[in-house]
Amino acid sequence: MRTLLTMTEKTDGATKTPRPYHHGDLRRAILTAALDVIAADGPFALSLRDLARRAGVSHAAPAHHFKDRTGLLTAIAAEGFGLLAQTIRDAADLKDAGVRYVRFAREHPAHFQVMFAPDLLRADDLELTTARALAGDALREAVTAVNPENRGTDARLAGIAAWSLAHGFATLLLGRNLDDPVGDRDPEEVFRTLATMLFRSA
Amino acid sequence: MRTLLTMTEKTDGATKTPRPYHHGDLRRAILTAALDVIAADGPFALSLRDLARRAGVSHAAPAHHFKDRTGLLTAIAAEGFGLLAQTIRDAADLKDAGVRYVRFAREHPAHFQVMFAPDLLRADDLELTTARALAGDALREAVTAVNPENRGTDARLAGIAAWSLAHGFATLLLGRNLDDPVGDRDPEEVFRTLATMLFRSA
DNA sequence: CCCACAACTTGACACTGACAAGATTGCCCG
DNA sequence: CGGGCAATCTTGTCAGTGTCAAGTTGTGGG
Repeated sequence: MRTLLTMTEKTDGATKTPRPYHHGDLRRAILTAALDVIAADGPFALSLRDLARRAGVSHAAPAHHFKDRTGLLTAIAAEGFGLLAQTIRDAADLKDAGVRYVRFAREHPAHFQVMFAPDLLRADDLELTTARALAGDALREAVTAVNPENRGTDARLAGIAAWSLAHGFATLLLGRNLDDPVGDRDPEEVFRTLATMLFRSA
Repeated sequence: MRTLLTMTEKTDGATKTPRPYHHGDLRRAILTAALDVIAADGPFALSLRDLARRAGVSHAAPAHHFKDRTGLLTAIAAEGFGLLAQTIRDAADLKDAGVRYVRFAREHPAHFQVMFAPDLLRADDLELTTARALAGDALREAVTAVNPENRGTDARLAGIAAWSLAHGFATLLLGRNLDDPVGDRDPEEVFRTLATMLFRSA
């Protein structure tokens, strides 16, 4: 009631009525609002009723697009894995994939957080599993395409190592655990150094 | 059912009633119950009232020991950092510290999860910050005590790398993201291989 | 044109965290 | 020994939440 029409006037043609019963793109509105809340205060602070208020709809409207709270978070995670897959796919080499992984976590912190919080997700959701598989394929491809100078190490282990390093760095970064060690240096540049430490082949 | 131990007769109570009005060690009981719930279903599934029910006390009893939900989780995180510090301190070298880090995450998944979920914690809590500082000291000590053959790399960067690798591996492990890559191999042994990949000096 | 379906609303219920005020008890100090 | 005091626990209450059920409104395809 207090937020009749905030600045949610995105792509509507007839922008006269304050609340035209049909929102137009409520699903997207709820998603972006949820991403804002999660990025600011974490997934715990997320309230479906609050999201509905922000979008200017009734408290039960979100349930029609996402069945319940878990459904909303699952949709976010699926979207995140899709974005990540696309990002990794364009990587030049494995180190670049790692850099992009870290960049993704920083640019999409809400997605990243939810993607790796399995208790919040519907594990058997189709969109989620397919998107996750896509991201996994992209990661595996980046690993196998690495310059195979280190023949002695199993490619699978190299993949685990690369993923662990990137994931740990990104996670600690988002949790503000590396503020003083990294300082004001560019995190991506720091990670590049870490990656060379892992795979120094030449 | 729940009222069988309240309204007891007015006996002396020195040797008769096992658990009268006063629980005895309610704080510990709530903590361990909370750890069970978190390990099973994550911190989101945690309900103060449910914990009170499990302990056989009234719904408002936990609030006396931990001010609120955040207070309970903060206490868990502080305890976790204390345990971690003690574990890391006993490490032989840096690789052993990493192995112990991973082992800690697997043996105390609830602690580990809460420790690195800053939105759930009271950041300025004294016990938490001191325990965290202790753990940080132990980690830093393990890093600086490493065999300094790799002169070229900054010790600080080496610390970030080691922590990132261990933390990422542990996190992915807990999130069940490494089930098929690791397979039935011992995770600690797998991590040992990763660690040697990071620091191969000879 | 109309009607079946999608989008949204209203209402209700059980549950939760948090607060306030009262009850009970261990125990310290006289 | 015993009285009071503070810690511990209870009862009661309130606003807020997720989720279900049933009704209302708009819209696009036959």
